[in-house]
Amino acid sequence: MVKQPIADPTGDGDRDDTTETKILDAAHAVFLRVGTAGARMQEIADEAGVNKALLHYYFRSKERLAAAVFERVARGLFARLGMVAMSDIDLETKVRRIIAAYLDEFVRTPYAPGYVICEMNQNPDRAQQLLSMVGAPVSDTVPAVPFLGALAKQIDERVAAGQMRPIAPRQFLANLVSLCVFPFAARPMLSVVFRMDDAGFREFIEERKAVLPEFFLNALRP
Amino acid sequence: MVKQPIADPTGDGDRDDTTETKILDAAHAVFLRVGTAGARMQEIADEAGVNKALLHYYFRSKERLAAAVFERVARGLFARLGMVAMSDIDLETKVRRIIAAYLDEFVRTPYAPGYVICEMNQNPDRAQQLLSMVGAPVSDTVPAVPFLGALAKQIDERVAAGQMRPIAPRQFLANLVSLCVFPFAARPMLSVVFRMDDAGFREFIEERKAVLPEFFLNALRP
DNA sequence: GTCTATATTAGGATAGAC
DNA sequence: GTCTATCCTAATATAGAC
Repeated sequence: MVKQPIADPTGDGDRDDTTETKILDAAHAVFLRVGTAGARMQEIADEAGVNKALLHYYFRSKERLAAAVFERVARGLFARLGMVAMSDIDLETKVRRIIAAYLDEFVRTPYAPGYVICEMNQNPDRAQQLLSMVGAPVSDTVPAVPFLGALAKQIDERVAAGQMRPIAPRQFLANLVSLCVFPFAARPMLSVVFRMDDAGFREFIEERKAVLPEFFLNALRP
Repeated sequence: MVKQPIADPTGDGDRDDTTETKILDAAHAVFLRVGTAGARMQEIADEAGVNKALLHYYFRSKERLAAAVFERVARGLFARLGMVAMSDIDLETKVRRIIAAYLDEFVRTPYAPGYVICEMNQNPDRAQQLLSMVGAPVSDTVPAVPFLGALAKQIDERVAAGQMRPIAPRQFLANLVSLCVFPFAARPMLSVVFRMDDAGFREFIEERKAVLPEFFLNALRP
């Protein structure tokens, strides 16, 4: 396993070098590399350049530290999707922007998709945590996840106007996200099957930036 | 975490109740539930109904046991895909069959996709292991993974005949697999976002069986 | 706030009886 | 082959000096 420290995991340029931040950044890097269960507190302390006892001083336990990292990563994952999906632009442009945003983001943070999938599959508490993040449902008609409603409306409009084949909004979104996220989550597998090294994978993703928008939009032509 | 013992993990109906098989089945169930790093040998022994020392008698170490389970799961994942992809039928039928086969398979073994993704992301040895399973490349022109070549030939033919939009074979396959596998790997996440319980997810997948073939084939219409 | 030193348990692995 | 008992390291967590 090649070490790959993350200088700015959130990618938002917050560079306050408090000890707490250093620890959280280090935990971020380590948890994403080897998974929560596989990570060692000592390894995180080393990566942060601080003493192991400090991790407990700031976060009390490994579990709390893990929760903090998960929160940050999950928020990052949904933030862009939400912003684009809620913006006031036509559906086709949204699709193009979501694809571009995700592919670009994961080139910078390649471990994030796999990490979130692993974490959510292996730790039941994470589902609850994610639920509290995306918010409880407002009512029976207003879905909890706000951008789902915005998307559904636009899809229904285009379908009604005969500009798009009918598709359930959740299938629409599932397809879009699958196509963007899966190759990153399954990168080690794809690298074996397609014989790609790091450069080869980057090339594969570049290729994909052109392929995906046409593929997806074409799929819904009437 | 709800326990969900797997009666016949491989789904091939091999029911020889040797102790070794019982242990492997138990390890299979536990590793897929909580991940390799998160699993405890004691937990596996309990699930198998045998003494912890027996695990070491048959498999020497946790790592070897983990490798055995990974081998079995990965083989199962590629077996169906390979069989269908190499069969002597037209491309459109292949696509339909691959989708149907995967969705049906994962309804029976819901943890498999997430497990393989986690395992391959968190343990570098697995890439090597998978590589030795799918085989080394035969030559520069013959790809290692045999069904890739078969698919590529059919794609090129259809593209040349003007029956399909041009697409790189690896992008074709990546799209197909992404659409089938991702929703299972990301099931806990989708369940939160789309507010689905177990029954709801089954319904979502049923819906998907109809959506995916049309979506995919339509995407490649000229 | 940050360190050193230590407590305490967990968990993989083995020895040896049967 | 299967069990009981035990070893021993690794790993989380805390106490207490500075």
